[in-house]
Amino acid sequence: MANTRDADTARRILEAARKVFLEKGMAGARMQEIADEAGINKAMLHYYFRSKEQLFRQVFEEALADMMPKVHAAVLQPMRIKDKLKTFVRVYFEQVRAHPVVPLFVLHELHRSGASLAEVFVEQMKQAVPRAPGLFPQILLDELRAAAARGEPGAHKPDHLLVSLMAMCVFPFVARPMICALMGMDEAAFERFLDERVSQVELFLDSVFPEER
Amino acid sequence: MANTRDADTARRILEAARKVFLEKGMAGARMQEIADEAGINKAMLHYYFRSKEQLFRQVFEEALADMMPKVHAAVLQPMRIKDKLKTFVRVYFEQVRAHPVVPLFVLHELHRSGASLAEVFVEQMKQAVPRAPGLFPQILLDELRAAAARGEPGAHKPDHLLVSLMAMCVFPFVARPMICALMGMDEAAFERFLDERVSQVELFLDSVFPEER
DNA sequence: TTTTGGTTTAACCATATGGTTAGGGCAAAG
DNA sequence: CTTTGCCCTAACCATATGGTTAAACCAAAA
Repeated sequence: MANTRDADTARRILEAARKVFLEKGMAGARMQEIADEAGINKAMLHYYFRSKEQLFRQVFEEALADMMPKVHAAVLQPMRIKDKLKTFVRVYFEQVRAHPVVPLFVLHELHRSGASLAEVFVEQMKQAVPRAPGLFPQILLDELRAAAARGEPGAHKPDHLLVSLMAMCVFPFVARPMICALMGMDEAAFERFLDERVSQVELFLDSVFPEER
Repeated sequence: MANTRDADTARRILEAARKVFLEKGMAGARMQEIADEAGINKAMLHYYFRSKEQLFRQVFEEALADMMPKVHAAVLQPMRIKDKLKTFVRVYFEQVRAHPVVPLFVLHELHRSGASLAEVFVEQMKQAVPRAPGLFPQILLDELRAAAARGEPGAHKPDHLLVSLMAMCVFPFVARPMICALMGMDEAAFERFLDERVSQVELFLDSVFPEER
């Protein structure tokens, strides 16, 4: 049976496509390069995935599917909102660190494709954890609003707080070359910077949610 | 003299190129589209700017030159570090808001071009304010380190603090489609979100630099 | 052994794309 | 009025690119 060969080749293609698409984006990627990377003929790409667009979609979806489930699962665990946010930061950051080029890729493609990919994006988020009550931001926002009603995060508005947290986690990866250039970090220094990052973001959360006495 | 026509055409081209490059990136931009946008023949692009690469460079440099000088100037004014950071946030945010697609563009191209554009980037930063003592991050970092010696921003490390501030300012623009999709904002809601943003970031600074009594 | 049907390839195709060129146009200098 | 020199265009070129096709390959079924 050729089923294994079949599946294996498809996987090899996806692996190669992922590598190339993530690095160069849809517009910058070349089908030939993907084929070379996969060690096969260019025609195979079209045999398994009809078009560049379809192959790209698959890569885009898988990139999200690789990162989001753990994050989504993390925010479902029962905790105080402060601890939940810390967990979110830790899990989210580590997920991004494990796939450091995904965010810039996703953001760039989302920007380029106005809305059409956004649907795919949201759909992928929904499937991250099959029967969750909503997207992870909604879950966090709801709990934050409940906390806000108790006056918990001071004057910090829930949506801004959430965006700030995501920003603090993701930005270092999205802006890595800029940060290194601007702040004079080499690769090693940047890795050390990343090592400290989570605890520094948690510090922010500590100041936003001061320990009640 | 045709000098005015000359300069005018060059400007028209740059305007068009900026529009197209910022929207689609180097790889996604088409010379033909730029020519159409400028309402001229494709050959003119090569007459004024030798190649796509050169035209792109020019656009890239100008995009930075439009945004950074005011930011750089802002951090040179004598102030307490806390107020200086607030000023930085205000000016930086407003500059980015005035050119909302520049950051994602710059970050994507910086990522794509590994180091070669990074040099252009740093060079452009240096020229932002002719005889400043250093890049704006260095200035802020130095002052933050001095403040840290006085124990001022608590356990917050200067580099993380600075990255967090930049992240909080820039991320909303870089991640706009994602944020809107994830948090269910339409354009109007997002604009309102942006209106509140600076004050919310300042709140963060207030908690990091508690008012000394 | 032959047949069969999915897998893979080399060659090919149409078009898009960055770039070039020869010449026309036109304002200013002579 | 003619010449000069830059501005501009239409047409063209070579190559890259996404995609297709006909045939070869090859394991498993008959």
